[in-house]
Amino acid sequence: MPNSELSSLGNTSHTAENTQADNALCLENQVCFSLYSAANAMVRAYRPMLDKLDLTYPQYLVMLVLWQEQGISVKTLGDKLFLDSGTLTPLLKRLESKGLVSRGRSDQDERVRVLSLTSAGQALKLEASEIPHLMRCKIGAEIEDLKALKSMCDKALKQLHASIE
Amino acid sequence: MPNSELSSLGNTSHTAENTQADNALCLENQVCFSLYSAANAMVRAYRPMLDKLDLTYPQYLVMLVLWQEQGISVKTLGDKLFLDSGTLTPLLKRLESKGLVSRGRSDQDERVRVLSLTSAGQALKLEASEIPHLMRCKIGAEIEDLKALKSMCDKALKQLHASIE
DNA sequence: GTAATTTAAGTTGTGCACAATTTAATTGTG
DNA sequence: CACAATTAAATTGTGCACAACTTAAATTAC
Repeated sequence: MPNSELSSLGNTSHTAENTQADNALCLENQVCFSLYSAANAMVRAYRPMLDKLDLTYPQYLVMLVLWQEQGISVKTLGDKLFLDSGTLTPLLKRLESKGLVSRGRSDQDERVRVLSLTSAGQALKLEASEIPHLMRCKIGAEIEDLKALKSMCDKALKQLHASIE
Repeated sequence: MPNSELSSLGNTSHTAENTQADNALCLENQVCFSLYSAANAMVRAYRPMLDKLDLTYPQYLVMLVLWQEQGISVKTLGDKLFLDSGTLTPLLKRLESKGLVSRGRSDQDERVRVLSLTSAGQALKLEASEIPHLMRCKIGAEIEDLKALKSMCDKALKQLHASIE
């Protein structure tokens, strides 16, 4: 029998009929389901820490970018976070109404928003500084494992983006 | 300098002040962001295939479970998918209104829903059978890499669940 | 220089995820 | 038996993600 294994990771031996498709359609063999569940669990794990800052996880990601670099556009932010204006516009409005972010306009190009932090937004960085450490304790993995996980996620993401073309 | 590296994966050398926290709060070093982005991209990649079956990715997951085992409760389904009734009840109603799933009641316990497939729901399995193969092509990774990715996601998920206790 | 095209951001609508709460049925305890 | 506690599912409300579309400004082509 040629190894025409599908996207499942189960073994190819089978005793009943149609087991190949059964294997492929089996929840236990779904890489994507593991990815999806781990991502959900990760967001859940962040929640109690982020609640103290009154941030959601996607809002925290936006703050991470802005703590690093201000004056960027919604487009640039979206390119960094792989999110579109449909997601970011309302999110940024929420951050603005919390007094963390200001949404200016570019002088050169009236279409683009220029995103920057208020002093409160800037100050929040200090309160957030312990989160990465706390989170790493929650995941409780070796740094090498985390590096490997990150690099495989990045690789998968790159491939999936390429497959759209 | 002791290596008190935070959950970032960046190197520990720094030239400016406060670089340790900067490193930890840097988007490029966030394992969780990679996980989150990869999971989003994965769901996006499934969409064109699942559109043909008129299913969303979470609906597809429910169908995967029911193709494997019917007569289970919402609770059991939720335990398998790591989702709660707040997510599953409306999702199952949608699957019911599409004529794929029936939501009966247990005779022994009037509280529990007994989930089963209609003939249309059962038949959809055949149409879905090519999806795992197509998806693996999209991710385009070696099977060993996928196995590693899956096992690390499962490990992270387990840890994150444990850290709630 | 004006019309066609492109681009940035915003809007609308759908479907998750999940916290918090509610409802109703079952189980446990005195 | 009664009544407290537990459990299963549903409900409500918030905030993503994203597709599809709209609006308006900038760019390009002629």
